[in-house]
Amino acid sequence: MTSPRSEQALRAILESGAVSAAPALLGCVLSRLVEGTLLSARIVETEAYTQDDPASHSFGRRTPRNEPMFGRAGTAYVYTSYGMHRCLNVVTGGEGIGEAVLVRGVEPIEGVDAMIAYRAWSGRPRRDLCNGPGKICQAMRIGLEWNLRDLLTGGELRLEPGSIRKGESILATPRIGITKAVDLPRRFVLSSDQRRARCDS
DNA sequence: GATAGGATTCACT
DNA sequence: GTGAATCCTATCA
Repeated sequence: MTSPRSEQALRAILESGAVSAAPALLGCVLSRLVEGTLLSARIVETEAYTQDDPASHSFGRRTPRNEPMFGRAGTAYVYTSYGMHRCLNVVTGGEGIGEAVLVRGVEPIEGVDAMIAYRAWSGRPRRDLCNGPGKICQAMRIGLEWNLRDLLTGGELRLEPGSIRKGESILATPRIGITKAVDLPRRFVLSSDQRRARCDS
């Protein structure tokens, strides 16, 4: 598994499909410019959702809600979960194919203080700041207005190429928080000696 | 038009 | 470990 080193390479990997793109996105950087403050974070946890997956929003028919998943690879799909949380997905596969990669966990790089403020968060270990899809959107101020935007062509929210470091490895585990197809190993976490990712099945 | 359920998070015990 | 908060979407009558 090689990590993308350019925007073109990143787009190509996303177009190759969710299952191969999800592990490749580990180590890539999500950057967000909000009110002049740069927030950036390294992706350390993803989940792949494909059209033939009962747990995916795109399973079955194409609806107004899951329409973004059928768009161009690199498009953002933001949806509301449990009425109050927002979750960010990166659309993968070709146009007309309902696939996406859910960004479940990131490691803050820049703008940590701002993220803490946006999360209205205090105390607790720092690793808890962005270790959930809802937390990422809250910390980086990503709302439904980002739905359908292209994440690779710049702007105030973008996905940038990155790589995994020496000593880091990719773990594939079953997904969490879902009720269908729970046994498919489509959750990918970046593991290192320094960071022990939680691998609750 | 009504209703059930969900790719979550957090406070509380 | 358990349960509440909260609202959008799909589905059905």
